[in-house]
Amino acid sequence: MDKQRDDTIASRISRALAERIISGALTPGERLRQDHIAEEFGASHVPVREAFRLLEAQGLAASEPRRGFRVAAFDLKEVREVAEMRAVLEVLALRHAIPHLTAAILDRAEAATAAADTSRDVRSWEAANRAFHRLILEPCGMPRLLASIDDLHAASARFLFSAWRSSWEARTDHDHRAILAALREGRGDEAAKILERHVGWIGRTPVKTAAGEMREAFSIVG
Amino acid sequence: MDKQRDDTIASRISRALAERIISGALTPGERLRQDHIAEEFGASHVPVREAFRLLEAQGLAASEPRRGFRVAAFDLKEVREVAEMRAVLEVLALRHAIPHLTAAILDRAEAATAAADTSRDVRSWEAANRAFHRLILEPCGMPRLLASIDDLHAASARFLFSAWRSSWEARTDHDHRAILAALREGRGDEAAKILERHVGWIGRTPVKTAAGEMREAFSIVG
DNA sequence: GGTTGCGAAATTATCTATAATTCTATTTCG
DNA sequence: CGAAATAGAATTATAGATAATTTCGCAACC
Repeated sequence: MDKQRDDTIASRISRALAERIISGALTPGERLRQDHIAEEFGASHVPVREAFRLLEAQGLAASEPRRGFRVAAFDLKEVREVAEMRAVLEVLALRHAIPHLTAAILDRAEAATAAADTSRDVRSWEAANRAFHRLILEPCGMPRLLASIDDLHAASARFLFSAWRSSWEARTDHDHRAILAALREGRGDEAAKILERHVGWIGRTPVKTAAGEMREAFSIVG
Repeated sequence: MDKQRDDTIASRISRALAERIISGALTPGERLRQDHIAEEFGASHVPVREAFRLLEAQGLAASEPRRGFRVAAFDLKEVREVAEMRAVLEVLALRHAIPHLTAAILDRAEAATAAADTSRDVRSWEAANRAFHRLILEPCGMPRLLASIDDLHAASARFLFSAWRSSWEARTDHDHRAILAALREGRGDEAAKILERHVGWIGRTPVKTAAGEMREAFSIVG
């Protein structure tokens, strides 16, 4: 009841809902009824509406005028779209970040990769993976570009969680290590090339559901 | 008083304010006082707040919690940022649009270029230029990507108008014609390369003000 | 005498509560 | 069986209350 400094009710609701949408607790296409959400958060529906607009800007919710908001739906086409946008934007960010990269930053990025490799569940893997990308891109110093990339990462995470809801096995991320090696040795173009392929790769893979059945799901690498 | 179909008061106010911000009628850093704006539009302040949030999503306004909204400021650094983001995203869109481009679309794009070349003022040049880009990119069928590009175009227009407020001279856009020629002859890679350079180029040029003095301003090509 | 710090008033953003318009779904009648 | 009308529910807008910030003035100190 004390974090009111620069923290409005609308943004708090927005973060809570974003968390639920990304994690899959709120399913794509589901209606967002402002009265119910307002009641749940003990607030009125005006800040809830503002939260919806914030989510809309991140591409997590969609507004249908006079008909309310829904959780944004997505299909394989949009997964591809997000991956390709991330690929070109992250390459752009990396190119500008390279002159400002320090050994300390690369060490922290390596630690993030190590954390991802030993993750026991999707959530912690995603957090570590996102930290890796953030670390090597942030020095570009382009706030608008970084904000766009963050939004795309949120969308990516949503797709990821929708596929690997239950099972997860650790694996070593060779791309991340190759990117770091190239960066350490001053081969920036090669690092950018690996990053572009790494982020842009999308495929379909068979996934075992909780019921033991096999189904197709999106496969996202990084 | 009849365009109420899918048109909420908030979005109408948002469009009106976006127009003013882009045209320069509202200057960067200026405070947006919701009560005054609400009174001007004969509405209450809640839809005005929503309009602010929409502008924020487009990068035209910035929110300072508990301190209200301001018209987004910008400097040469951000002009560069927007131009480079546009360059990589438009190239991505063009690559996906190429398979779906028809002769009819290219003809309409050529007409848009012709309209730009004969424009007598910045406003109509910008509208024609934007139409050209929209026409050749829209067939990519990637809604999220196109929405991002639209927002970046709005920002670009803002920068453009801030430079060429008064004087304007028509000139032939050779880049547009080269892009069209390459597309017609199936040389997609070359078209993409020209587009990337065309959009990404940013410089400073001396500009004659209304008072007859010379000052530096942003120079944006396309 | 000028500057700095404190305090109160006014302005402004934010939230709650209430009313009106619109969409959806169900039911009834042709 | 289909279409229209009505009832219910939810979004959208208005008005009023609350809390925070800024601004202005006064006093004290350098």
